[in-house]
Amino acid sequence: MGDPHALPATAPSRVRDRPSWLIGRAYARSSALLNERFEANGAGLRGYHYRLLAALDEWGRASQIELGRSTGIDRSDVTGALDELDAQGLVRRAVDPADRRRNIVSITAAGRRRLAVLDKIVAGVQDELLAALSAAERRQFVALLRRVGEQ
Amino acid sequence: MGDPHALPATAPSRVRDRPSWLIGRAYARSSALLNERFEANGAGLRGYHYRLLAALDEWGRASQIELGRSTGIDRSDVTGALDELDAQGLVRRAVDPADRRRNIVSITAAGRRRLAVLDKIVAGVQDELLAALSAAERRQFVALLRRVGEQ
DNA sequence: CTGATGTCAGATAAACTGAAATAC
DNA sequence: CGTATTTCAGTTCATCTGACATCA
Repeated sequence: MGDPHALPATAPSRVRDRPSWLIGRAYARSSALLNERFEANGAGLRGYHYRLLAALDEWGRASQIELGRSTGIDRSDVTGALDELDAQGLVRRAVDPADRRRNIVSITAAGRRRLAVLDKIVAGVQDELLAALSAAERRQFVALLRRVGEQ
Repeated sequence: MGDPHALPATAPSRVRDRPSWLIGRAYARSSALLNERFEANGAGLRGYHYRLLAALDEWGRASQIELGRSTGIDRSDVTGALDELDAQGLVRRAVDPADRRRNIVSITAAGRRRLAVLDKIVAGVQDELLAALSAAERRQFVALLRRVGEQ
């Protein structure tokens, strides 16, 4: 305001017109929305927990290393997130009798109920995130993103 | 490999089909490429430094608070990044005589030369990032991203 | 022996928070 | 006085590293 030296609040054009920058902006919006909604209605759970519960619900029991691979979470972080889910009774861990290095992790009934809540939160965020796009544009956007993301 | 319990290495569908997840993947790829290339050829500079140099090159001298606003970097982080640029002689700081709270920051000739190098790095990354898309698709992608990013 | 699995402690990078010093 | 700018110290969150014990 009234500042004669004021620079525009937008990034320099060579930065803001680049895909990397735009992807970063979209990512920041997505993360902010997700964090906000999880904070408000997620009962202490976050992205890691959601991904783990979703993998378990969709694929049944799994070892922690498999969970790590399928969710993209480092195996050491899988341990911690499962601890938290375990403490809330949302998953169960049991040593695999066929290979006693492994834990067989499974989702509980309470876990499925909680996952349903998280699913609604996440779906709502997607809607808000893409509010500016028509249905056709959303499909296009997703298709393009997929191709960019899978190196 | 021969593991009978092996889960697919892909995320559960309810996760991997969501825009939030896909944006995250694209962001991870973009960040990895940028970090790798900066690491290899950036002579110790990173995204923050690039953004600051670009803003200064494009808009001339500016105060730190203006730089923060136009680059999206927190004012406290602007201080640190400018320290590093200053130490390499890429920017200059001088107290604003008209308002002695402010620093007037400007880019040096060496700063412009370095920025040209960084610009090439960043441009190369964009090309690699969008390698899977045609020119028309890239334009489409950028246009959609822009609308999603500007809430 | 090697290699895989789970666990732990700690590092990292980007972003943010709170408070102080200074100047308007 | 209240407010703006810079600086400092410290925190957060997701991610990653390295080491270790256990077991195949």
